[in-house]
Amino acid sequence: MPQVSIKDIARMLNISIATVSRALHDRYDVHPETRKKVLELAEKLNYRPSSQAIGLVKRRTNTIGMVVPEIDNQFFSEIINGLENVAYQAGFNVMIFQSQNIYEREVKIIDQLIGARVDGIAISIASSTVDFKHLNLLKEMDIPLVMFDRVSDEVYGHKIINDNIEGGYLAAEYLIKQGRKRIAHVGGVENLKISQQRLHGFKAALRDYQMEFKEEYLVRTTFKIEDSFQAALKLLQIPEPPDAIFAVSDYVALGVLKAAKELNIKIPEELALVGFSNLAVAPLLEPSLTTINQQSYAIGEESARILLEHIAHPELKTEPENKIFKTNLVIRNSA
Amino acid sequence: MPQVSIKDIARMLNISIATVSRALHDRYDVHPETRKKVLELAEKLNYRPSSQAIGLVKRRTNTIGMVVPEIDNQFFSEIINGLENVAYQAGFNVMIFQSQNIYEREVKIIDQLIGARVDGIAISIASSTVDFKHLNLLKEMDIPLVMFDRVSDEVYGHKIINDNIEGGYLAAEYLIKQGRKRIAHVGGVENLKISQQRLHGFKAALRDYQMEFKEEYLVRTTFKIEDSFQAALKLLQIPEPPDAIFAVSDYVALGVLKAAKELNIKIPEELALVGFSNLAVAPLLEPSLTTINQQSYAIGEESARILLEHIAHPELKTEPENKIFKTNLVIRNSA
DNA sequence: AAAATCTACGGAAACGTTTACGGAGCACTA
DNA sequence: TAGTGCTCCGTAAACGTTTCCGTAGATTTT
Repeated sequence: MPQVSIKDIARMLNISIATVSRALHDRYDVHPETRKKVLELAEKLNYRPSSQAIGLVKRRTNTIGMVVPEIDNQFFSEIINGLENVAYQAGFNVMIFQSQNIYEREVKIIDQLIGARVDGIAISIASSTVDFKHLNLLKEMDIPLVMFDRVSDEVYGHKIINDNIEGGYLAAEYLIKQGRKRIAHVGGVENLKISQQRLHGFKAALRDYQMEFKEEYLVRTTFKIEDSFQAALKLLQIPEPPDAIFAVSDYVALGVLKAAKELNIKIPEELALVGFSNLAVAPLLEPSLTTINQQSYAIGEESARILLEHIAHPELKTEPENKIFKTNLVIRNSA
Repeated sequence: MPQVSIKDIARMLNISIATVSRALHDRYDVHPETRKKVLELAEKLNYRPSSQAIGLVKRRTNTIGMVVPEIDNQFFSEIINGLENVAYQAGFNVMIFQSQNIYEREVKIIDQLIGARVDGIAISIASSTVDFKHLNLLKEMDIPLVMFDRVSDEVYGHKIINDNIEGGYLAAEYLIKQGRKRIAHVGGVENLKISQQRLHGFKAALRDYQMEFKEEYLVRTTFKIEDSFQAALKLLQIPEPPDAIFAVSDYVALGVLKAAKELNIKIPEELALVGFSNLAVAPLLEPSLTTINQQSYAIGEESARILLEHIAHPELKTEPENKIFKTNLVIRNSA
């Protein structure tokens, strides 16, 4: 007997659906005997309430929608875990979607989340997104929005990020203090704020230490290992190759590492390398990767907390919140 | 104006909701003029149909529920990608949940998926699950179920797995042919079928090559790096330590690698190491990891295909399907 | 004995859709 | 002129819940 409803139970017991509903919710207004019969039958028939129907009448789904560029990226999956944990504890479900960094997908996902009537949305924006109508729409619809890591100033909503400027600064400063002279940066997609900020911190450190920033020491790549490998391959073969590289992320650093091996360049002797993220594999690489640590799990938790608070209290329409998490340098053997 | 409904549009245009619905669906029975007005107003008010309401009346959600033990595991995230891709192409959404290998969570998730009225469920069972009532319930409810990778014989449903026995055999055989004499296995959680099968293949190879299987060369661990590290640490310090290890997964191999480094054991000279999975970082490790390759993306695709087919044709209640994907050995420097 | 209170339940509206059915208005045919 | 056939639209039921309100009958209070 597939998919039993409250009506079926009412009919079988010769009572009204109202009574069944009350019995299932342990309300006062129902005789113990009746309640018992209802509960037993519900159990026996494997009754499961329809969240669709409940959502319709309650105008609440207790669900938050989450969209990340990609899931097979440890940074994002840790954020997901952080967010899920506090959401679950508050009795909320989390629906996870991947934009694959494709703008059109992101728009479609947002539409679906609105259609699903989620109570709030957490998003890390796709790298190809340059139009933000779909996100600003959420404000008009009174759907709380928090952006994490990949945020945009053009969107109205809460923002939780790492201190990318600080991270870029720390990385460059460390390389400078190690006595490196030709410091390069393998940067990320240009329109992403995290790329801009990490580069910004990088440049700031150079300036503070009276070092010149050279355009030929800046290359761009996606966050994929293979693309980074290709980019690094080129960078390491210019006439005067760098003796240090700050990679915009650990995945990019992995590509650089691969390129260095391919070209038989010794790390850290001939090339110092600093990444960004502190992936779980970072200490296991050879050489182990010096990198900027970012608090991914905490970002997820904080995103959830802010979202839940604004879901619970829609009345307090204060200004969007901004939270910046500190980064720190983890020194290992690659630099 | 938050959350506009079809009723609002009807009222504002002084027409019935039926007409609005037809207009939005491009049905024949509506005047072009009217349709135009409806579409324009819907656009202007950012109307998004409620998937809850639609699901209620259509008794279909076009959604498939997916539950994995954990998301921050490249193997599973690749399966997710494979499944999502074919699902999306068929116009289906995917809801992703993590059991965190906790039985109680798994049960709760299944209940929620039933409540959400998903059209089908794909699951990789939690390692702590030994009671399968919650999964067998799905058959009674006519909800198609496919299990991937971590399957159980006690559950009625389709099964998509890697040829774990073959994989275990290939790994052991290779180590034997390399002339290793004291071959150990760092195995996975005992009640998981993948653990059993990989061990089974491992033992079969030993038998075929007239080598004895020694109990002291078998240790168990979870699939977490840290636990594996501890287990390997012990294993490598017994009186007559192994000269080769077959790790039940690459994550476990990472732990072994860490332990070997800690104990200053040279790989592959003093210890040969073979993993299982072929993670993206495997070739980047030092030494690069010899491992068994498994077709994670294809498993995801196939799971989706089978699920979609049985959702589309509930009438063909044939026997559950079983699909086994071939594995192969990828030789690198760790063995 | 009448009035007031309690207990346990049912009726019905509402949430946002889809869709089967019927019907008004009009033009055309015989 | 009456009948036929379109075109376009509205009515209403249904999906599975929750919840407000009303009420019959039993029990207690005056």
